Amino acid sequence: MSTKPGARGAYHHGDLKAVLLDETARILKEEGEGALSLRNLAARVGVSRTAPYHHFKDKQSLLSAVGEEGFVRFNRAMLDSARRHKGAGPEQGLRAWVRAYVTFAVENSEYYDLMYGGRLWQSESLSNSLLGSARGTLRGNVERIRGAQDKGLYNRALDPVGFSHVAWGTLHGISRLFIDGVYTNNASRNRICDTAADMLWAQLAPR
Amino acid sequence: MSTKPGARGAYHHGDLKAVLLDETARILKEEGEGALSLRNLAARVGVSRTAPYHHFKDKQSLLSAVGEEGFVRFNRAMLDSARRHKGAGPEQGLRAWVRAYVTFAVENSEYYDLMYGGRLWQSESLSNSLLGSARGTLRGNVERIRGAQDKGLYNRALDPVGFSHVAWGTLHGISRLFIDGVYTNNASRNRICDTAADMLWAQLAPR
DNA sequence: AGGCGCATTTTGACGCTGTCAAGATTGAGT
DNA sequence: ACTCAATCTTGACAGCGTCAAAATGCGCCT
Repeated sequence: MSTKPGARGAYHHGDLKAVLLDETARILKEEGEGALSLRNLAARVGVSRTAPYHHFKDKQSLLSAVGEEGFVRFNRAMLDSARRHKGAGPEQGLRAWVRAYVTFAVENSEYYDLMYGGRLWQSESLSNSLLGSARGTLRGNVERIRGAQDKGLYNRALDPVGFSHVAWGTLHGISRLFIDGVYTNNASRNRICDTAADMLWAQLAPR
Repeated sequence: MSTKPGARGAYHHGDLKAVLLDETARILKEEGEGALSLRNLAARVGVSRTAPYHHFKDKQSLLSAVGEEGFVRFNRAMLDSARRHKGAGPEQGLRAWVRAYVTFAVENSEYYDLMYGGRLWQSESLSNSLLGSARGTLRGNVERIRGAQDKGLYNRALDPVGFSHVAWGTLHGISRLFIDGVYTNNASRNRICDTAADMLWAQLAPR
């Protein structure tokens, strides 16, 4: 079948779908969203202009699929980071999480743009799995906070939902300002992340 | 001259430039960025497709001009809000500021998108006046914080620059999540804003 | 082994887009 | 009244997303 490529990508009939997803991400990263056209993409992959339509309903749903891949990579990156700092205390863990979030967003902006760009979330397309991924991420945060509260690691008086909304806003905002080139000094990224983490910790710290 | 329209917008020769700016904003608000084409715009204004090119070098510079208008309106809205809450103490003032920022962003997203969208900030276009407006806004915040620190209203130990970066990130992030439809419950906007303000105040409060 | 079916890919076409070049129109200043 | 420069229009071109119909060839059944 096509969804299970035989590892060897024999072309003419092969794993076009996966190749399209990869090449799309590459184009977005190298030349930006403006340079992405289905015709260009098809040409780069060595296939005719309408071939992609047999794997994706239209351009938007190709982008949604790339966004979904973004969620997979994002979750993987967050898990990796959590594993790397498992030993650390809650405050250091928070710092690491903030840095990991913003770093992923900035260094994989071709995915991050799609994951939380308005194009996906406003229109109807919003594939259910994508919405599931996103809501899952937020819910996961809330649950993690609640768990830490129960263990006495976090301030028990804090409303986890409200706090999560604001915390996510902070990380998302910092990420976007860097991605969009409003903040241009990448060297200061970690310092800003740490400042943000301190601010969040001031709320989270048990008292 | 053309920059000083004779108030009476006699058409054939008239204040086309201003009309284009207004109509662009209207289209963006009513139908979104995807629906904006120069040809469509020209038709709505009752002029031929290439007429706009005599007032704006290309589509991007039209959008930049709308973005600049956005900065004007944004600054006006912030000043209005500040005036309305002049009597209030610093904590209430902060709350009002947070609400005013996010409210402007969400309710005037057709401008806000352009003001801080990546399209303007990454490419070369970035007209100097626009960059000036934006930097001015940030610098204004920093100065305002410094001033309040000197008067003992804010915590003197806080680094105003680092704090401003994070605070702006928070407001920007919350705004974007609402604008892009990730947060959909508009009724909770003020509650989230207040939570954010509390968190910022925890840093800002003199100790 | 042979042939059929169906998923996949291609070619052709349509209307829309941004933008350039060249000509037409017209208000303002002498 | 006439010119000049600003403004607007018409014509044209390449590129885009997408649909419809024709071609291709892999994998399964017998």
